[in-house]
Amino acid sequence: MPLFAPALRCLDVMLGKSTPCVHPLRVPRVPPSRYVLVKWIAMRKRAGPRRPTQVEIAQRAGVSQATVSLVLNGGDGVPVAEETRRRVQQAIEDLGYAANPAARALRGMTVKTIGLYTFESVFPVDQRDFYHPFLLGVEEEAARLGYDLLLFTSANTAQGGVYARGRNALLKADGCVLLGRHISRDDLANLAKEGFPFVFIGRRDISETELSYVAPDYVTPTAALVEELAALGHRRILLLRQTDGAEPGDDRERGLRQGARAANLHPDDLVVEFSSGAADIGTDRVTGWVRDGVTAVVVEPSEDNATGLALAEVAEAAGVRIPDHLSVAFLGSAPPPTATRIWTSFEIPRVEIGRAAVQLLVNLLEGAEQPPLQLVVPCTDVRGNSISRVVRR
Amino acid sequence: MPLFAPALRCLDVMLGKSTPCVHPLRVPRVPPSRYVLVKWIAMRKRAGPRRPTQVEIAQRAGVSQATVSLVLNGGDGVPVAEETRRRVQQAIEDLGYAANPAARALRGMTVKTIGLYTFESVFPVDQRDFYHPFLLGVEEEAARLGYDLLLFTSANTAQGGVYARGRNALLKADGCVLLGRHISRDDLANLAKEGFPFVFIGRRDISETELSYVAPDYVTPTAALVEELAALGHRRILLLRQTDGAEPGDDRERGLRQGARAANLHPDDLVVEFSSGAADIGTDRVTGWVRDGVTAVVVEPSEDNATGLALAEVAEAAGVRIPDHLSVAFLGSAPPPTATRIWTSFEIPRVEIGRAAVQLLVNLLEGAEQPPLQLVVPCTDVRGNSISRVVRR
DNA sequence: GAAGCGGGTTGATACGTATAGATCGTGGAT
DNA sequence: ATCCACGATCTATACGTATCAACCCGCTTC
Repeated sequence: MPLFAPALRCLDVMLGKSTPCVHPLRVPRVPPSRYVLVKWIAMRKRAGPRRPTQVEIAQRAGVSQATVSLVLNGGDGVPVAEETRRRVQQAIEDLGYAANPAARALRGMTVKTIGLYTFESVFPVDQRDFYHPFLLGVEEEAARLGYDLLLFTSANTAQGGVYARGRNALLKADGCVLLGRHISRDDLANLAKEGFPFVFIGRRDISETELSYVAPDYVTPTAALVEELAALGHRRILLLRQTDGAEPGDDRERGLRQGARAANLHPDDLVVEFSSGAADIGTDRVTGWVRDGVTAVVVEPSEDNATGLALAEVAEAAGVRIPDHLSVAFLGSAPPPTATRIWTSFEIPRVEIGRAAVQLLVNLLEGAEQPPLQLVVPCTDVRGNSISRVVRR
Repeated sequence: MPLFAPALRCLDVMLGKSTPCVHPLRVPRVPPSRYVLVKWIAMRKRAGPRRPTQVEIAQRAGVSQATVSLVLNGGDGVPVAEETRRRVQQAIEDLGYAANPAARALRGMTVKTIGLYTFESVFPVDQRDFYHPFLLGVEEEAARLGYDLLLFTSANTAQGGVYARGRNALLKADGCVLLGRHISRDDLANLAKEGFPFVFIGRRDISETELSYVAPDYVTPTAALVEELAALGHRRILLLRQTDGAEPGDDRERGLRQGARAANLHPDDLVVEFSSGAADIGTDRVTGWVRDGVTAVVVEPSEDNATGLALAEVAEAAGVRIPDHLSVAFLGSAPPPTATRIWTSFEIPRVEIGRAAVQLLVNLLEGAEQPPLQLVVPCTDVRGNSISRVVRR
C-alpha cells in the first residue's frame, strides 16, 4: 500500500486537496489524464491485496494504460519515446508487474502453453518405459521453444475423454499434442472440425478432415525385414496383427506386401492373422502355422509385447525352436534383450517423435495459415538372433 | 453456419423483414430481448470460425446471457425454471459449447490447474528415479481432485527462475507446487509476499513469512538411528552434512543431538563435518576420523549419493572395513542395495509427499481463509548390514 | 387494496489486456 | 499560409464470463 503514496498524492493534487509538490523520487512528470485516473480510482476501491495491473503502472509512470501495453508488446514499428519507455519500465520494476495471462488469452493472444493429452494414463510405473521417451521429447522441445507443458490428467480418469466435464478440456492450452493407442476417433474428428490446433502422435486417417500427425515409418523397415527374410529363404511369412485394426497395423501390412513384391514372393504365401493379447496365442494355433509351412512370423507389437512373448513361449514349449524352426521379428519395439536372445526388430525414435510433434504444433500456432502437416520419421533397424536362414527339408 | 438459421430468422422477425413463423424444431418460444440481440449481432459480424459463446447459446435458447451463465454455474439456491434449464442445455448440446477458460479466469474463477515448478529439470533420465515418485504422487492426486497439471518447463532453461520472462511464470496456474533442492530463497519469499498460493516440497524457513510446505520428518528417524548406534556401543558419532546448509541438514543435526541426549551420549562426542561432493572425501580425512575415535558415520544424502558412496569406497581402499571398523548409515535414501550390501537408512515416502502437497494446495485454493499449513510425514526405516556392534579394542 | 414476498429473469458492469482509431503537436513540402 | 506526414500518445472498445442490483409477476397477508 505504501507504494501508492506518490500516485495518491498526485490524485489529491488533481482534486485540489493538496499543493503540487514534486516528490524527489519517482513522481510522474506528466499528471495522469482523467481517463486513466478514473480507472485507477475504481481499481483502488477494490478490497484485498491484488497483483498490480497495467493501470497502476500507467498511473505511476504518468501515461495511459495503452502506452504501457505498447511498451510491453511493442517493438514492431510502433514508436515509443525513449523517456516514456524508461519511466514505464521503471514502474514495472518497482511494482513487480506481471501480465495477467487470462486477460491476454481473452484477447486471443497465445499463452505459450501446449497441452499434452494422453488417452491412457501417463505416469503409471508399468508403462513408464513406453511413454517416458515421448514425454522426454515433448518436454525438451517445449522448453526449448519457450512453452510450458500442460498435462491433462483430470480428463482421463473422469470418463468422457477429451470432451469430459462440459467439453472444455483442452481449451486451456494454445494447442495440444495427443498421444495414445486407444484414441477415440470421434474425439479426433471433432477437434479437427472445431479448428482446435493439435498434433497427433501416431498415424490416423480421419475421413473428411486432414489432421496433423507425426508417426514412425512402419512401411519401409517392414518391407526391408520381409526382403531380408526372403533372402534367407523364407517363402511363407505370417504377419500377426493387433485386432484394433488401426492405421499402424495397416502400414505394417502394406510394408509386408511391398517387401514381398520386391522379393518376388507370391502374394498367396503371405498370411495375416490377428490377436488381441497373450490369451489368443495357443499351442494349436502356433503349431498349425508351422504345419502350414510358415517359417517366419513378423509381429506387430503392443505396449507390453505380451502377444509376441506369448508366441515365443508357446513355440518353445511345443518344441518349435526360434529361430531354427521359426524366425520371429518384431515390427517395432521388441522386448528387452536377454542373455541368449536379442530380438530382431526396429526401434521407434520416440524422443525425436515427441520433439517433432511439438515443432509441428508450434508451427501450427505461430506460423502462417498452413494446411495440416504430416511427418513420418524413419526407424532404426535392430538385428538380433531371432531370425535365421530357413532349412529346407 | 446452418445452425444459425433459426436465430437468423428470429432476427429478421424482429426487424420486421419476415413474418413470425414458428420453426417446428427448436425456435425460441420467447423472442430474444433487444439486449442479447445487439450483442449477438456484433458477434456474428466477426470473421472466421469461432467457438460458440454464451451469447449464442442465449440467442438460440431465447434467454439472456446471464441466464445461460446461471444454468451453467448455478445450483446453490439460484432458482432457474426447469423449462429454461432444459432449453439452455439443449442449445449447449447443439452448438457444442465450452466455457472459455480465459474469460472465467479473468473473472477470478479458478481454472482447475495446478502448476508444478521444479528448480531443476524434471524429466532427464539420470535424475528420473529421484523425481519420478514425487511426480507420480502429484499427478495422481491432482487427477483425483480434478485438476490438470501445468509443468513449468520453460522457466527453468531460460535463466531467471520463477521470475523469468517478465515474472509472469506461475500465474497461469491457480496455485503451484514447488520442488527442488537448489531453490532460490528470494523467489520463495517473493511468492509468499505476493500472496501467490503455493506449497513447497521440503522444509524451508523464510523469515517474516510463514509458508506452506510438506516435508519428511528427518528428526525422528535420525534420532532413532543414533539411539540404535549408541545401543550398539558407539560413542563417537559423526554427521556428514551437505554444505548447502539448508533446513533438511539442520533437521538431521537436531535429530542427531536429540538421539544422543536420549542415549546419554556426551555432546562433545558428536562430530559434524561438511561435504559438497565426492571430491571432498579423501583418504586422509576418513582415516583421520577413524583415528579420532569415530566408529559410526551418518550421512546426509544427495540426489546421486555421491558423497556417501565415495566415503565407502575410500574407507574400503584404506582398509577401514564397513561395518566392522566403521558403521555407516544414510539419513534418507541410500544407494540401491547390492549383492553384499544393504545400507541402513530410511526411505522418504516420495509419492505420499507429492500427494500431500497437492492436497495442501487444493485446501489453500478452495478452503476458507487459512494460515499456511505445514505437514511433516514420517519415513520408514530400512535396516541393512552397514552398521554393527562396535568392537572394543 | 396496499404492501410484502419470493421465484425467475434481465440489464449492466467489471475483470485486465491489446489494439484500432482519434488527437495533437511539429516540422517539412507545396 | 496550407496541407500533409508522422511521431507519440490517448480514448475507447472488444474479448467472454460471472454476478449484483433491479425488475416483473403472481401470490399471500394485513
